[in-house]
Amino acid sequence: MGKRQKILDSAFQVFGERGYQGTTMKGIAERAGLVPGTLYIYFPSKEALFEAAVEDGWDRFLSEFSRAVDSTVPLGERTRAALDLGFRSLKIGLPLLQGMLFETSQRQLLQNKLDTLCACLERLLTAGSGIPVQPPELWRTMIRLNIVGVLFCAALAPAGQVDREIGRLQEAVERLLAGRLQGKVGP
Amino acid sequence: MGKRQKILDSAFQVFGERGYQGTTMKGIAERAGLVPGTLYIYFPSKEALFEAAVEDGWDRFLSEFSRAVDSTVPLGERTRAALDLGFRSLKIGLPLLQGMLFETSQRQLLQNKLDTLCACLERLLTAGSGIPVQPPELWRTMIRLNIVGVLFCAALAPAGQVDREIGRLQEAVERLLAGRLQGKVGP
Amino acid sequence: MGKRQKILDSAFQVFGERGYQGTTMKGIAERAGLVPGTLYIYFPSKEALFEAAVEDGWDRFLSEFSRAVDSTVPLGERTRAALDLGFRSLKIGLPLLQGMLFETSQRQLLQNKLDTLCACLERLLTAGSGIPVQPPELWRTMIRLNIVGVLFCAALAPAGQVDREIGRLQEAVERLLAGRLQGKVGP
Amino acid sequence: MGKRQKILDSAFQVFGERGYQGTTMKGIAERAGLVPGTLYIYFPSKEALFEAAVEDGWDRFLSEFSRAVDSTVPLGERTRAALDLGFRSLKIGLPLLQGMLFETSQRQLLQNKLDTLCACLERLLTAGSGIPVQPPELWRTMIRLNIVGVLFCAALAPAGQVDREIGRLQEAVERLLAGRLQGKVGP
DNA sequence: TATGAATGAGCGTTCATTCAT
DNA sequence: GATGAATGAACGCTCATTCAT
Repeated sequence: MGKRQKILDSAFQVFGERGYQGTTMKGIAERAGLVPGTLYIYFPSKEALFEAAVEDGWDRFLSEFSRAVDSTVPLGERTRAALDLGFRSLKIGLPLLQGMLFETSQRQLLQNKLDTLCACLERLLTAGSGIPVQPPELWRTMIRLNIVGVLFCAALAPAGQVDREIGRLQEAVERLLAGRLQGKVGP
Repeated sequence: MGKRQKILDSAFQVFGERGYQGTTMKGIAERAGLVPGTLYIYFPSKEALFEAAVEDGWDRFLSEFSRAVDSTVPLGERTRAALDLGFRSLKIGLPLLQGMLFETSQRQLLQNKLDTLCACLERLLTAGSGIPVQPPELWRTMIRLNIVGVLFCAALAPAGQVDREIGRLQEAVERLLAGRLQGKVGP
Repeated sequence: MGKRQKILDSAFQVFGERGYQGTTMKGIAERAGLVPGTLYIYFPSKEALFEAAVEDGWDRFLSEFSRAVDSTVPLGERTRAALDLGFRSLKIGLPLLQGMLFETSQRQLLQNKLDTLCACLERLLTAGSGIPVQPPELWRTMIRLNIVGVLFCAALAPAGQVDREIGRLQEAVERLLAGRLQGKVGP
Repeated sequence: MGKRQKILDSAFQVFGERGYQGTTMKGIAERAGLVPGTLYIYFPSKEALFEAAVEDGWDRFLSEFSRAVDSTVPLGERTRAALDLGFRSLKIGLPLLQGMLFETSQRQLLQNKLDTLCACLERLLTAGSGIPVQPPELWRTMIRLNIVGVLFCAALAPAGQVDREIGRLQEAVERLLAGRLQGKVGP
């Protein structure tokens, strides 16, 4: 594996475990089997390394996700595919997500990525049936509430129970959508 | 006001504004009109001060909240009162909440408080009508998802729009409950 | 002695011995019997410490020197007094002068101090006899040439021969002035 | 051009622009279109490269200058030619001169070169008329004072005014010599 | 010969913590 | 109890130097 990617992977993990401020360049370097100075051959600063790690994981997901959302397969299938993709990616990307979610100083970066994800899901959930809750502002808030809820519930889950928690979250979301997509709200 | 409490209040504010790692003992001391050394008379370490500040704010809320939840007034009223209290407290306590939510190293502390809050809400929402979603585990997940979603949506809102965002979140939650509770809550 | 002054003195010496870039905060701290962190209690940065050391020595001299130049005693005596003061101060202040003269990054600071000194000497040498060399611009250049020559000759002298070199420089200058001022100065 | 010479030229420029401590091997290598490692094939260390660059420029000048000084043309002409050469070289060599003059750690090297230059000028100015100021030691000091004054005045001049300042310095020196040499030099 | 990646020592600076007063 | 001065470890980062290729 290229050394640059190895550094990104280490950064991905360590930022996830300790947050941005709690992470030291030494910590990342050690995880990658290097000395701190070497990181600066590939990235000009800690900030840049963090952002590269975030882009690396998050943008890969977002582009894949929006492809799934905007595909031409029937709505039901498309929804299921997008959800599957989302929760599968959540399992994989959880470490960095944690590093990113719990970091005041990087909140803007999170906001941007979150906004993109919300917009994707809005397109998906509004397709076909229009906006099911009025006013649209409230509908957007509901979507965001659930996305944020899912992400942070997963990120907060204790180490050993992450997969089970994500499973439960996925089921909860599917039940909710099952109601919504048949025109109903609630059970 | 006692000096200990004054320190706690400063810590509450400053941790909220800058996060745990971004906060310095000097910063807290200055806000309290003291010098850093003095903080160590009342708290043995930064960590301990943070935890004390969190307990101080969060426990005050939780005890009030559980009183509201476990009171003897009729269910509908009780629900409305609890929600009002919850969202009102959210507005007030947001600063520290932010300092606490976005801090990897303090995740366990957050978990504990969150569990207590979830348990309270479970008691409230299950009262009278039993568990409306099976299995109960899934029901708990749904509650947690919404609580976590509300807290982090509020915490992520840009500075100027916090109140409006909390308002929207409250309305979203009330609509959801209105469906669940057959019109007993919300307008 | 106040610790601030002790730090200034150490800085004065070490900057003189090694130049600005060659000097480390650790080096200054060690000379003062402290650890580097302590320097930051008294000075916010290396740059600030350097400037403070320069001001401390140079400004003290300049104010004393201009007092001598602008006093009301007869011209001959005044000139002799000013020269004596100048060369005496040169002996004392040589270390810092060296640190300051040989430092590209601090050239502006040097320019400013030098300009003030040149202006003083111009006032002195022009008093009474008017400008002896035309055009005045050329006269100024000559003054500056000699000042700069004296300072850097002294600063370049090998450690053990500084005093003798300064003595020779003083005599050279006095002879020069003796010619210019028609025998009123010098032996 | 040989690679060694290319490196020397780059070093000459960069040391001049940024001083010894402010110059990085990377900076020199880039200017020469190389990578830092390559420099170590030709020079064992930064220090050695600096010294080689100084020798290269300074010695070239000194040998040319002593040729002019020791030539067999009449004294007046010889003096004029030497001065012209000196001030012309000053314009060209100023960059490195600055890098060298303002560097505490390289003071010894400067001393050596300066001594050679002083000796040359002594030969020139003493030729024909003998030593005009007694004792000879004082005469030497005067020469040195003026050389050092000229070099550092030029080196200290603000970027845009270097040429004008050198012109003024040359005129000042010529006037001085005109006096000493009874009108044989200068306009 | 030339390279580019890697190193390690050291930089200026910060800050939680200690302690004599 | 309260202070302010002091500390020492650690931070992000730089760079002269080395070395396998």
